[in-house]
Amino acid sequence: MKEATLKEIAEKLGISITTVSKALKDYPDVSLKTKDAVISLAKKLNYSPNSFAVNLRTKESKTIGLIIPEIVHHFFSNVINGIVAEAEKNGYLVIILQSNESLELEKKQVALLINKRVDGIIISLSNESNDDSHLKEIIARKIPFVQFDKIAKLIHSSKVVINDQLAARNAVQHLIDNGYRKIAHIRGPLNPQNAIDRFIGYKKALEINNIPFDASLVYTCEKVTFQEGIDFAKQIMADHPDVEGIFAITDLVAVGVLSYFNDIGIKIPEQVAVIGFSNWFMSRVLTPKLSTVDQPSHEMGVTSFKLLLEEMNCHKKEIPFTPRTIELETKVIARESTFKKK
Amino acid sequence: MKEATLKEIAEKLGISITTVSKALKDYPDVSLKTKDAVISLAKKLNYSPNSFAVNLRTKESKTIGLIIPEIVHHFFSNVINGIVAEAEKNGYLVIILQSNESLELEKKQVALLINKRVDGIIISLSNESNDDSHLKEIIARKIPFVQFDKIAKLIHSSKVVINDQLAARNAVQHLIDNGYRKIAHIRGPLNPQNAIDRFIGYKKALEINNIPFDASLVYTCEKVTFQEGIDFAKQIMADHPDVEGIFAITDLVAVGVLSYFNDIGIKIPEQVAVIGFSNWFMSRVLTPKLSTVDQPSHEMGVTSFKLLLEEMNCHKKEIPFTPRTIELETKVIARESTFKKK
DNA sequence: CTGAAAGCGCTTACAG
DNA sequence: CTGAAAGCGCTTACAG
Repeated sequence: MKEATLKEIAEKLGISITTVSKALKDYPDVSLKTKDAVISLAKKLNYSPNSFAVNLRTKESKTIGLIIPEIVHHFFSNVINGIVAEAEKNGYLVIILQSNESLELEKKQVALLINKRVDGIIISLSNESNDDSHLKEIIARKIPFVQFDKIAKLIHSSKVVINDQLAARNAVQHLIDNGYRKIAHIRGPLNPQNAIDRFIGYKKALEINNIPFDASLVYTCEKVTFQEGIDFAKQIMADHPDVEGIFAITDLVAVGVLSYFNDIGIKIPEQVAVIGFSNWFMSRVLTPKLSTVDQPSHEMGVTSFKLLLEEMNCHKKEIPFTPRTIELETKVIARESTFKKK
Repeated sequence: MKEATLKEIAEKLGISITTVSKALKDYPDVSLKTKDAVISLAKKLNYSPNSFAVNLRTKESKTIGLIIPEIVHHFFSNVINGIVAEAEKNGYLVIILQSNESLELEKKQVALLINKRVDGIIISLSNESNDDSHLKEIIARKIPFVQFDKIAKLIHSSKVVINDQLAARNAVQHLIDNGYRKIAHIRGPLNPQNAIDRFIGYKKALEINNIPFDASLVYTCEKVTFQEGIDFAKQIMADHPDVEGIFAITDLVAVGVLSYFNDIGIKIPEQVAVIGFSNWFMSRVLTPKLSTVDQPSHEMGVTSFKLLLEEMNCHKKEIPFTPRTIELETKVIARESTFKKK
């Protein structure tokens, strides 16, 4: 089956391509009779406009690009879900790429999307990202651009984030409020802003409660994996047998801790309390149920797309757009792993 | 910054557009001197070919479409990962759409991708899908097409699947081998082929072991959720207090069962053994650790893309392509939730 | 109400 | 080795 074109319809009907095009787009200056004829023939031929030609003419593809560190990740798959859903509602499609936490790959993906001429780009940075040049390129090309979660602070784009400092402070405060004072922190890598902010939040909570900060209680993930949770749990118990609580950068790591403690028979929270971050689905079905910080991942996706859409609309109409930063709410979810100390 | 074009480069260099195009594509019939001049100016102007124009000329977009029931799903996010990774390796981008388990939405998404003129389509059907017309449309338009996991048997396309009957039979056999004989099955909805096949596998295992089939031990999920796992666990214990094992259609449901049993103090596997399906990450960190069937989700994605690529290449060269079905291996993962009965 | 024409930016068969 | 020309399929400003 060859694809029908405007030309074909025009020839069959003995009218011009212009009129066919107008009829299909319901322009007011086409007679009803012509419109009917065109529309019914188009339906019969199963006509659908060639999007390649439309893209070229209109200079937009109704497609956006999304770059995230990893798809298989409860947080990110929820964000994707929010973005895809909101995009669809507005007639946009989403191309998804992963950076695999590699700066080099992230740069390549950005270049790909620029070449593809997507209408806009949404990104959450890789853990390695400590260089802005590829992001500056997006800005320089005036491509609508939103960063979420793991952002480059200094790049002037719209951003959707949570208050990581405050959220982490609240998590640690929750441990303290429940009677745990000697608290270790398994932090994220050194680059990402959110790992830095959560670490600062941890320190602030200690400070507010007059607990001296002890650098030897801080452990730094390289890859932020389940296995690192296991390894650091072991390490922490070796270094600080009297530790009372652990605050992990994210649930996956906390689950590693919990899994190790369960396996070797360390009671949670009786011997050590554990709190994670992100409220992965998993955390509520573990034994013990894991306390964590709820992060509105789906909403983060929806909001990111909405901001991008605003900017894309301005871009199309050549109206200036001022990037905005939106901060979403988090809250501590108290579960068994941090029950009050007796 | 306005985007550079071939025309611009040609004018600046005082040569023709044709020559510029050829130089950039490294045609052999362009002088080295010209090539150098073109390439260096292109670099200077930050030239990247307008993909909209290229698409229109070459009639391909190096983009494929993927439709799945749900993104936030350990199995599907792993498949996505496999597809995106393999696509990238071959210079293809992936547009992802969800059907949200709705046939109507699935049809809409197929129409979207056809309009978009993607080079190929990969799909896993929604639970509601009991109508083929949209899939036939893909075939009729000769768009390269691969189905995976939840497939329409009668549609003549390439397919990537597991042997659901055998895998389910093995799961139930594992329960029986470990001493559990009164086994309930929480099955999937009535439409999906894989739910049907797993149910058949369950029955076959019983038959082989001379255990009479009892329809009242079969419970049918509508949505295949965590909550249904909880609800059916409760129901099963009410209907059959002497049940010895439960085989759930997928880990998410099995986790619901496990969560309910943990909460009300039913011991697994001492009182009831539980086995799931899919080997979600979660299953290995629960208490007790959940036995399940490993399904090679990432590989399923990679294989699906490879098959699609083969078909796209034939399509481009107008060579006929014969759809193939590839069956991937599964294996039972024995963990605590099905330890040998004492 | 209808249509001729230009143009989006590229690729490629063909001529010289 | 270089380039004029056609054409991919559409949209739209303009003329009548």
